[in-house]
Amino acid sequence: MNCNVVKGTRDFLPQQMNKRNYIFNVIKEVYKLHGFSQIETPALENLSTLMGKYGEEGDKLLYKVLNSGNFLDKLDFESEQTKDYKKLTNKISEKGLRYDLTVPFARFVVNNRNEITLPFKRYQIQPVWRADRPQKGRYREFYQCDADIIGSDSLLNEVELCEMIDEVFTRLSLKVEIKLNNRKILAAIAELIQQEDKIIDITVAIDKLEKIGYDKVCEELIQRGLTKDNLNKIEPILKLEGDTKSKIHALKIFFQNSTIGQKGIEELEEVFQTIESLKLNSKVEFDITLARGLNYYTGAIVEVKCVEVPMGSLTGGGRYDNLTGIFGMPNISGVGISFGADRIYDCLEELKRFPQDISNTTTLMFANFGKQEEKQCVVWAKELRKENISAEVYPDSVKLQKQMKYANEKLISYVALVGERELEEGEIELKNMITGEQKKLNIDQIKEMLKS
RNA sequence: GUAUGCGUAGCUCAGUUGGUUAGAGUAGUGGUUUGUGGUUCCAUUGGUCGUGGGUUCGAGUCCCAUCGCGUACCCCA
Repeated sequence: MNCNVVKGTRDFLPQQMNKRNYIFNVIKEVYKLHGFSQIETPALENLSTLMGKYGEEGDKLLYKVLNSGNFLDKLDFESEQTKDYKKLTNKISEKGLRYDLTVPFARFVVNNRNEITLPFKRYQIQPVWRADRPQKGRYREFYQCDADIIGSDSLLNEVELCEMIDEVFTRLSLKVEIKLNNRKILAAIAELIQQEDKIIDITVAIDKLEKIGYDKVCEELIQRGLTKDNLNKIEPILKLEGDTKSKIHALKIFFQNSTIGQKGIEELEEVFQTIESLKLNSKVEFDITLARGLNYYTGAIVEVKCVEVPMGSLTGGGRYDNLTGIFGMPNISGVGISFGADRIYDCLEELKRFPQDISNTTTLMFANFGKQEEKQCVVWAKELRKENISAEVYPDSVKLQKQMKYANEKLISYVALVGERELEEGEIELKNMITGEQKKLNIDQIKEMLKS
């Protein structure tokens, strides 16, 4: 019997759950502080909702769920449709596991348009699934923690999201760098060389600028169908140096004849100006090479890198102008971010930066000395719980050594020893498991002591 | 989809140019201690060496296949 978990998925032990919940709670607190409300959506969505939103590569990575019942019934095995696996897939699978939380959210907004008021600020913390090859910081099932504002064009939203990113990583004591760009600037680049249809190829290639260098990026761009002439035209953009202000200034001149380029730069400039007044802890900078693969972004794009650990991006996001349009609700713009909780976990773990006091366990355990004693312990345990003190009674009357070991492993703070003697006196021998001290107390004294 | 590394006890791993009955630490169990853990000492359970085939007098070790896992690409949180 094979009892492994599926590749790229994990079991979470109690101690790991404590750490994970610590991350989720920090994120939740910040979201709530900014007035976002929580929603959830189903793990399963119709494939028609998911397909075509993430690019060609994304479609491949969707987990598809086989139709129930005898899905062969309606198939015509002579037709071409059953010989091409992609076409066959469409015939036998109509549902899939969600790939992210943004697309289901857009569907949610359209579906529940009468229940919500725009602008709508929601947060959502749920797992998503991708049929990827797992590796460091990459899983097939992982949690995204999304916050989105839909139904507002204001760039204040972009600013607020950056502020939230900064707040979350400050609270987690992780040093990060926030990188901003704008899809409109990338579109202007494509426009400049009249290769508008190659915008994805261009962005994907220049995304690697830092990683593989200018020459290799050029090689890749040529492979993707650009000409030498094209490359000469965009070279000055890719080789832009200096701080954010000077880069923006240079681009302003460069794109003076491009409407979309001007728009992108204006947006970027406004966001940066407002962010500056907030005095964030994290470095926020303009990065022209930041592309982000997801197809639906149209305006600002943002990505967060940990400066202390080599790891893929910890957070990503951007503005999408027409995601709800696909579901029949046009002209509504949204902007959002998503924290990758699992990658943040890996970073904190590698840096040993989880706080010490996040274990969440029983406060007091009654050791079990036998039938007579356990009856009294059960009653006392209930009294403690009434005071909101977590308590448990060890279920078996086994060697005390084993019981103590259990309490120790579980990091239980107090063990109550109630044997024949204590039962007669109506008192409890209370052992502090950290200091090792022992005291005789009655139940009311214990309540008082542990209440705070 | 491409490349590459690794599968030996529940877990972490040793195992020599192929050589007798495959080891250690840790966890588990029992005792030392019939009322005291983290931290004593002793004993003890546990493995078809991922699976199948081949080479050989002989394979955990070499070869082939297959399955599983990891890492780096592509792409992405």
